[in-house]
Formats: sequence, C-alpha cells, structure tokens
Amino acid sequence: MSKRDIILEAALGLFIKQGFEKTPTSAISKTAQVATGTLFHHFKTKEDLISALYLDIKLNLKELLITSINQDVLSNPENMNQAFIEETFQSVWSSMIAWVLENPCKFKFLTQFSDSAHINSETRERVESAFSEWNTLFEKGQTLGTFSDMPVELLVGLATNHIFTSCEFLLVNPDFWKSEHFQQQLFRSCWTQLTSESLDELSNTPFCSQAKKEAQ
Amino acid sequence: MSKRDIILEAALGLFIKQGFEKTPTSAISKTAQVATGTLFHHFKTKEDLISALYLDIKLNLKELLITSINQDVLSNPENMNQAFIEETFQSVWSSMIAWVLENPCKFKFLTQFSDSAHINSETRERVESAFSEWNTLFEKGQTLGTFSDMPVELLVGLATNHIFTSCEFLLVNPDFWKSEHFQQQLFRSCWTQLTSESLDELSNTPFCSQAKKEAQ
DNA sequence: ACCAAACTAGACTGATTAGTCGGTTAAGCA
DNA sequence: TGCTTAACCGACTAATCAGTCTAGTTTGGT
Repeated sequence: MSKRDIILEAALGLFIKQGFEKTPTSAISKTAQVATGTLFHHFKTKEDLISALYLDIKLNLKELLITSINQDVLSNPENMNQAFIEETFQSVWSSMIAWVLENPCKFKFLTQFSDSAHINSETRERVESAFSEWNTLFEKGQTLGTFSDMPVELLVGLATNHIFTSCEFLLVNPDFWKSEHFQQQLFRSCWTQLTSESLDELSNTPFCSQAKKEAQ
Repeated sequence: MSKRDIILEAALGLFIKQGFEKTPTSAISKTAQVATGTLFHHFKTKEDLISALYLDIKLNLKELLITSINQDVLSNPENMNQAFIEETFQSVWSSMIAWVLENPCKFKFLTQFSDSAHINSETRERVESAFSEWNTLFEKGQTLGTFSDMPVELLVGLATNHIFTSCEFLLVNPDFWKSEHFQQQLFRSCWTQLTSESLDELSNTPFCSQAKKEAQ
C-alpha cells in the first residue's frame, strides 16, 4: 500500500468523524504516520486531497458498476429488451448496496461531502463522465418504454437516491438485508418509482396487464 | 427584522455560496452590517449560529407541513381512511415542493448542511421531535394497509428523499413544474415506491384491483 | 558503482480568524 | 427622571494551521 493510499485512508477516517475543517493536515499526517512534507508532496493543497479522495471513491464505485452492467448489452442495443434492462438494473442495484455495506466509511464520506464546496469542478466533471454508462442504461430503458418518460437525469437521480436512502437505513439495521422478502420489497419500491405512469395510463403497465390477464 | 434575523440571512447566503469554514464570522457581520460583537452577542459561537440557522429553516418547513396535514384526521384515527391518507400525503408533497421553489437558498442549505458535523445534537433532537407528525402519517397509513410493510423510518426516508431529489431537478428545470401531466407523474412515482408490494402480492394492490375490475 | 529523481522528514512562519473585552447606546419600567 | 438590563460596537489577541524550506534518504536505471 503506497503512502499516498495510506494518507487517503487516514484522511477518510478523520474527515467523516470530525469533518474537513476540524481535521488539521497535521492530524492526517500523524494518523498516516508520515510527515507533513510527505502529505504536501502527494497533494498540492488540503483541498486537492479531499478532491482526490472523492475521485478515488467514486471511481471505485464506478468500477463496480461497470462490471455489473453487461457490456455486450450496452454496446449492442439490438440485443437489449425489457427483461435485460430490469436484470441489469437489479444487478447494479444489489452490487451498489453490497458495496456500501462493505465500505461504510466511503459511503459516509459521499453522503457528507458530495455536496461540499471543497471538491473542485474538474474532479466533478471527471466523475460525471465516468458515470456515463449509468445514464446510458436509463436512456435505453426509456427508449424501450420500460421507464416512464420523465427526463433521464431525473430518473437517474431518483434511482441513485433511492439506493442511498436504502443504504442509510441498512447501515443502521443491517439485519434486514438478510431477509429475501425485504430485498424483493425494497427493489420493487425502487423499480416501480421509475416505471410508474400517471393513473390514467396505469392499466397499460406490465403488472396490471398481468393482473388483467389473471382476472380474465 | 431583528438584527438576529439579518445575521442569519447573511450567514445563509454566504454559507451556501462559500461553505461554512470559508466564511469568516467577519464576512457575516460585514454583510449583515453589524459589528462582530453583535454577532457573538446573539450566538455564542460560530457553530451555534449554524445550528440556529438549521433549526430556523427546519421549523419553518415543519410549520408548513403542519398546516398541510389535516389535524382532525391525525387526532381522530377513526376518521382516517386510505383516501384521506393519499390526499393528505399529496397535499404535504406539493406544499413541500412549492416551499423549495420559493426558498431555494434554504433548500440548498439543507442539502449542504443536513449531514454536517457542525450542527449539534441538541438541535438535531429538537428537529427530530418537531417532525413527529410526519412519522405519524406514515404509521397510520401503514396500519390501514396503504403503505407497504417496510419499517416506517425507511418509508419516511424514501418519501423525503424522493421529494428532495425532485426539487433538485426542478430548481434546474423549473418549467417542468408547470406541466400538470408531469406533476401527476412525479407524484405517482413518489407514491408507488411507498405502496408497492413484492411481485407475488402485486395483484392485490388497489391499482391492479382496479385494472382487474376494468378487465372484467 | 554512480547518479538523478522520487520521496521523506519535521521545524518553522505568515496569515487568518474565532472569540473577548471594555465601553456606549437604547429600551423598558417604576 | 433615574435605574436596570439588554443590545450593540469594533479594536484587539491568542491560537491555530496550511503550506514552505532545507536537508536527508531511498530507489531504479545504466
């Protein structure tokens, strides 16, 4: 593990416990067992450090996301159908939650600092572009009529936030994740918010069509 | 407008633009056109100031919420039925969004500082208890079987976050709020995530029951 | 074996800033 | 009118801390 990584890890722990400005660089270098000079050798400023940390964590999450999305499907749109979309989405959904449960500190960092003014815009742009596949999934899903016709950026936001809210709950109540029924229910909750149409169109949704069939 | 309020308003503007630690108390007092001493007369420390600001904004939001919830319904559970729940929830839903669109700065403050370590725990507790009616609504709704049987705290979190995510989108794209169709769709999205059951129970939900009836 | 570049070290400093203090003004009240 | 208390003022200070500097050590390529 490089010194750089050790510093980032120390900073992560201190930042989520004490906040950014209540954590002097001296505390970081002390925890990481390196000298101040070393810290500033790797990161030009303290703000560069937090930006780097943010980038690191986001890219880590993105890597996971990429492996969950079936690449063939994304690159060959003709292979894509509604079932694939849901399957892929569920796969990403569960790996994101699993990642949070395994990396609670990184998650806490994201909840606390994603909106922070310390992270420079260049970093934000790099993160944005790294998550383009996530957006693509929604665009395809919308073209196929799986998702409702709200703006894609809104769909993405709703999905991401649903997952994050679920994670916040699961970190406090980890036992719920053991229940298969609960997992189903939680996924259903996330999924339906993206697919639901307004009331007058509801009778055309897959589920209700199914209900109709059953009723016939 | 009292000096106290002027100081809070100045702090709000500076905090959301520059962040907490990048805003010296001197800048706040200068913007508010008061002396440093005055600032520290009203707020013992800089952190007390941000806590007070947080409390102010949250109570402002809570007041709105209270007026949206039909008090008779809450205090007389026997008057409550599923239609009332949905009606009440929709009323709160739309007034919260309207509040955000009218108070973008306060909203931005909440997104940036709700998770901040600067806000003391006493304040958090007071806010928590102030929002008890919000929780009550969900508890009643769950007892009646309107909402799915996930833990109430999770339902509350999902609802709140859905609204906040919607607001974030609407602040960037205010024109969407003018569309009645979009409003319907957005509310449906929020509502279904709370009511959806797992797949095997879906045919018993109100909508699908309705679909069944129509199909018969 | 040699050299340069990458890296480590920690004492030091210049700038910043939260909060104090001693004093003035205004408000409420008898 | 005089008395008390709260609001207000702004120069000042004690302390902190980001980032520098100089000197030393390790690494890897040739």
